[in-house]
Amino acid sequence: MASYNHAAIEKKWHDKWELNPINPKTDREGHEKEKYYCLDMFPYPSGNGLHVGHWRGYVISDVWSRYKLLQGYHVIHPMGWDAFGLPAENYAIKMGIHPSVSTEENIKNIKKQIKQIAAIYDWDMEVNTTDPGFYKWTQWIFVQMFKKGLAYEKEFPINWCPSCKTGLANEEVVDGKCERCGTPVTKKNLRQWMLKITAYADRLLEDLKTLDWPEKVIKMQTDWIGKSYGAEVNFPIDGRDEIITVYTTRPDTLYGATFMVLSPEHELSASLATPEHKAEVDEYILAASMRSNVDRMQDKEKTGVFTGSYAVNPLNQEKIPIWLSDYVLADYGTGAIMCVPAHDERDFAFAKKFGLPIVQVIAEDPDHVEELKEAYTAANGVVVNSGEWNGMRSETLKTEAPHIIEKMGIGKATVNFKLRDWVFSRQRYWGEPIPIIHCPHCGNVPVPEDQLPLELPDVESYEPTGTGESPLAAIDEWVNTTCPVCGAPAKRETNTMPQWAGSSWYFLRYVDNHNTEELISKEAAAKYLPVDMYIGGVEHAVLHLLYSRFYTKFLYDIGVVDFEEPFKKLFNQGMITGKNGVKMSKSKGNVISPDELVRDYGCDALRMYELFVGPPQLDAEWDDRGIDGVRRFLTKVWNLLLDSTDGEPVIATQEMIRARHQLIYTITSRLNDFSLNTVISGFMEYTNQLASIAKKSGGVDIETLEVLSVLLSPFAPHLAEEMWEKLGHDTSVFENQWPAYNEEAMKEDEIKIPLQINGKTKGVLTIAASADKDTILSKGKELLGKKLEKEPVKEIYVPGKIVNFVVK
RNA sequence: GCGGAUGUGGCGGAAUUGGCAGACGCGCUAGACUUAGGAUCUAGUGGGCUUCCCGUGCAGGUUCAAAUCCUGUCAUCCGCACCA
Repeated sequence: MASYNHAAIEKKWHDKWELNPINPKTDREGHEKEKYYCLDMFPYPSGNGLHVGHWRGYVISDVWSRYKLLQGYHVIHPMGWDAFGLPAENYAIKMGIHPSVSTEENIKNIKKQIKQIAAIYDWDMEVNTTDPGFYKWTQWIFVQMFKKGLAYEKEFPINWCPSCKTGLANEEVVDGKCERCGTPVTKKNLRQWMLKITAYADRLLEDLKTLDWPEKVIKMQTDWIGKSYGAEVNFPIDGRDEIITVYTTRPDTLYGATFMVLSPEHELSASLATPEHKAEVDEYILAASMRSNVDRMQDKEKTGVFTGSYAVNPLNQEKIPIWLSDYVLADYGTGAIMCVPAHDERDFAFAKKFGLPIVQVIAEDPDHVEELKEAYTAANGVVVNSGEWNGMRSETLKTEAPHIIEKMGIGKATVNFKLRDWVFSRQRYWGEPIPIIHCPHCGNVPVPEDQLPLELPDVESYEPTGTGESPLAAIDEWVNTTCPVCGAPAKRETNTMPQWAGSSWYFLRYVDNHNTEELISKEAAAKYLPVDMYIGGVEHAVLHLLYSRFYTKFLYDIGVVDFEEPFKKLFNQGMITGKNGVKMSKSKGNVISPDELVRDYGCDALRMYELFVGPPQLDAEWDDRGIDGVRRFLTKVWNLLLDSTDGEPVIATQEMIRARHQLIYTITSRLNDFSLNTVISGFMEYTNQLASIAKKSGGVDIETLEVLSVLLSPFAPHLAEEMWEKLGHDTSVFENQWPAYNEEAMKEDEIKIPLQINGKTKGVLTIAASADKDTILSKGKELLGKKLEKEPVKEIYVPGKIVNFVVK
């Protein structure tokens, strides 16, 4: 008996599929099939190669793709390379090898590793973000945004990573540290290119409702966008002409404002200091500017300084002191707040610390207002101490106040977002050059579209200058150009785009990747997009996924695509970790490479084990030993095949037919629930059952094996093809339709009903499935016999499920 | 501090959504076959004082019946972190 030789079987089918891909656009009659677009988050081609964690996501997406294929779809399942970015550049700095060379090398290696997965990627669709034919369109999108006023230059203190020596978007600052390298982020005043993602804030928020995405990701994006309703209120400054506008979500508490706090960076902060407070104020502003974000965030205790100036509450004309404190953020709202210590925790803490008055304006019971021990932040209660507003419900006033204020002419109703515009320029080499020319006469002029791509020139040193200039600035012959509008000498923009630029739209390009005239043709966009299923890690919950949504909406607005959301369904697979949940990393030395496992156990075994380790959406600790189990399973399937095809065909028994339909049901429903780990255990259970049936009958029938091979094909494609061939077919197993089950055929003749006394199981009754309630109850009593000491006071029977006798 | 997820044998995890807790697999134990075993096969494997009882982080509750629902609480992980 030939044993299961994974190496030979897998090599054979690998080569066949290479020649004859199994994912046709049309069905056997030549009719065009409906498309299903199943997308992986494309990898950065790092020099470290793949580990078993990368495999997991790709296996999940491939299983799903093959399942869709068997359901009759034409599956769009592409792969590409997100190849711009810092590691290649840092490698270049260290080794003097051009990033394009090391990138190409890495892609070659990773592609080889990815091919080991045997996924049905369509390599004709491959894209690479560093390919000029690709980044031509990355630049083109930027030019369109520029033309629409969505890309603009701005000089202001940006997030600066002193290690990467580059500016960062807000989204890239995690806990005050650089998302890439973990270095604490500082502020630096620099001219930057910005993308006005805030113009899309409302749509980005609103359309989240339409997405079939994990709750968690929707929540994270919702919070990131951070929409709030409130009012801007104008406070005149006592004795001066300027006014200070504050933003508040609680205009209903306006009468309770007893002081005001400005952020140290507020434009009026320095000038508000009266002579006797000047020194202290200047010192505070300077100190705040020196501190990093991390530092500021670690403060528990509030700090602050009094300016000596007063603002006037526009409602009651009361003078309130103006303070500065760094708990007020310069770039949220107006950078200034009115403080109502009675009804805001932070204001309360500040007032307590600096001895400022506290006036309660909302009370649960207006007749018994006692001194507050802590801020009363709930907006439910009766308004007090508030002039003409007294007696109103604060719930009502909260929504009406903005309009009242607006009518009074002291402010206006406003909506605010946490979302900031996107710092889009990087002072680095290995990215798409920003296609803008600075002309002394015409200002910023985009590179004419027929001159795109604006190719990245070679440089002598990749090292960032650290002064805020990109290495490109050192290439005079590239920098110096002429203005496309007036022809005068002009200079090129030397900043490059962030890595997100290419990844924000790459999924559009796969389906029309050779198009030199358009980013994507209208036909291809309409036919293949949007993405039906997007699979990847949760680490991109805000960054990549938010940017991609923004890009898609913009491309919708300029008529490139006809949909507003790129990814209909999102699945986040959990991370594979090393022992004790430690993230796999080269530095920790706990990286498990798939290469040896594929060699020793086979691709099919590793694919199935990747799914069997645990629920796909949860993290899982890798344990090499477990793969033996799936390997044994595959061997059992193989032996079953050999036993059954070794001689006279076995006639199907009722038991085999029933088991077959039950299997189809089990696998299909678990697959639809994305419960891939239990799909595998379902197969194992079934195979154990079949093995014992086969022992009695000398094998199982052909149809059972055929169904098994089709069901198994998304998971263990090589073995499935081999089985299908051994069963006498010269077609591919993937030309089948996903099998259907028959409810009738699944039904057992006999059922087992647990018998309980007071909810504790005391026996199991095996009885004909057709038996009625009375029969079951009396047979049950009979079976329990002496255990049922007294006549039950109550008899519970849930059809097909359980019997419970309740005794006193 | 706020929000979310998770908590079940020695381990990874099942449990048709309120109906036999521990499927399936790893590991372990014993046996068989072997010159050999990190191969294969067979049997066993939650705990205990074993006709019975106890067991799903902990404490209560609802129910004929709870891992599942409710109340409270603890632990771990993740996200946000002065957003006015």
